[in-house]
Amino acid sequence: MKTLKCQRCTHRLCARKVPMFSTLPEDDLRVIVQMTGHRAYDKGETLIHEGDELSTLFIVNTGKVKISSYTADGKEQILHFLQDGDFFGELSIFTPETACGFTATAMSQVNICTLTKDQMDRLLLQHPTIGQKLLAELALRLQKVERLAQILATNDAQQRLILLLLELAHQYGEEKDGATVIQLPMSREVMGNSIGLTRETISRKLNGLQEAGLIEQRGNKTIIIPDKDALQTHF
Amino acid sequence: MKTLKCQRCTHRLCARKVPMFSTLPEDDLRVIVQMTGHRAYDKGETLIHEGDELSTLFIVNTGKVKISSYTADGKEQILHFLQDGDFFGELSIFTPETACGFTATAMSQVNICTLTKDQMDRLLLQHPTIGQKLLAELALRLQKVERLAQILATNDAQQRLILLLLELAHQYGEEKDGATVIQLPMSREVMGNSIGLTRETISRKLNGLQEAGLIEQRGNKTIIIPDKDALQTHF
DNA sequence: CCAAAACTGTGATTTGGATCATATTCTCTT
DNA sequence: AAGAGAATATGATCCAAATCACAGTTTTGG
Repeated sequence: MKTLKCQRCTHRLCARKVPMFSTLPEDDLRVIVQMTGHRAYDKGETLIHEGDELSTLFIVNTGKVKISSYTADGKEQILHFLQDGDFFGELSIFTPETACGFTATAMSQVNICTLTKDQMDRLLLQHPTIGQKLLAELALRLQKVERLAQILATNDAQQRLILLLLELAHQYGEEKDGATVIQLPMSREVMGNSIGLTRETISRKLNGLQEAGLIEQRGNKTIIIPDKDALQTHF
Repeated sequence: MKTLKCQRCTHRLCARKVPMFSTLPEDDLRVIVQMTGHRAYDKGETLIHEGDELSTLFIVNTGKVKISSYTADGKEQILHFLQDGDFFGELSIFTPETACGFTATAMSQVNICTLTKDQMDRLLLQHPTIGQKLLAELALRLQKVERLAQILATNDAQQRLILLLLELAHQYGEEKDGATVIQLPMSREVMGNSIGLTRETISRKLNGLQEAGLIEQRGNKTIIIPDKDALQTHF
């Protein structure tokens, strides 16, 4: 890890990109920006290891970060993909110190702002509305992981894949003439790791869905869903 | 659902049992108690159905509540067990109204306190420390579900079961002469539904662990773990 | 206290996805 | 544009857990 100054942000703008800070007045932003620390990582670097002690909130300023954990048999389970404005490490600053339960990896050049527990406590008392935003965000993320748990509990590969496709459509999809075009930001293997399947199974099942006319694969990185409802109901 | 007055609580004590309110002074508690609504449910009743609209926080005053969702193939996936002082429905009051993503079922006689979004917002602005407690609780729950997702991603029944046993030991276990005695509050089937296995597999794998000397079953509702570490490392 | 209902154990069979082994296609570099 | 390395497709085989069937056991309520 290099401990550089946050490069892209001039220390005037970076906090504004973070949703939970975005609606605060200029003055508050300045206070926060002065509190935060800044770090930069290269693609592939590990920001934090499962098991490490942690008492800092990491806020992604630029770049992509992968949050994952490793199952007992060594397989990677991807929990989240985070981008500009997302954050992680919240457990460590809201509760007494605990070991970190996940690994965070930079998927690209990443700039990070950091906030310690003390700083955050001060912030919350001074600005209760920040707390509300944080609560909303955590509640949303909880819902997302609960949905993931539901997907993983489904012991049917095709259904898991359909649910993943619908989620990807929601996140990365673009509507074009009624169809949804997904530009995949990940490989088959990463898709598999997101829903507990192997890359081979992803391949096969995608072909199955294509033969059934429910999706169309254009090259390796584009998937077209002609009719989301058809896909959804096709369980 | 019967809409009774909360029976066990005299409207002086009930809010004190809720961790996020527990440290507030008497006066504040009285304010909160006047805000909250109260409901009672019988064992087996459904408090809320997956898909229903919801805009209320439910706080469990007495009794046990099961939070689960149903996979596309109709299997139940248990997400949480909640008891006195726990809460659910937080998404609905921290974010714009969304459909409820889970089903809540009373596992016993249950008394519930309710709080609407407006009431909660007022509360948060008046008592920022409540926000901190809520954040801690949500962060903790998020961590728990992330661990569940990790368990479900492990495609090995025995490992899943071991992780469940360790969790149950942590939650319900009692230490006795170095061993951990777990009084199971659930059936084999419910155990299965918690970790995506069938009751038959739970039976067989428990017997397997017993033969390996890692656990001892005493009747159907007691499991003894002589050596937690041995169990933990026995992957 | 007894019968009914719910829960649990266990064998036989089936099966879906993992795994292994190549072949093929894509993508990036220079 | 060509060649190397990465990513993907696909067939063959294997295996762990689901499913099915039924017997035995425990719990519950009247």
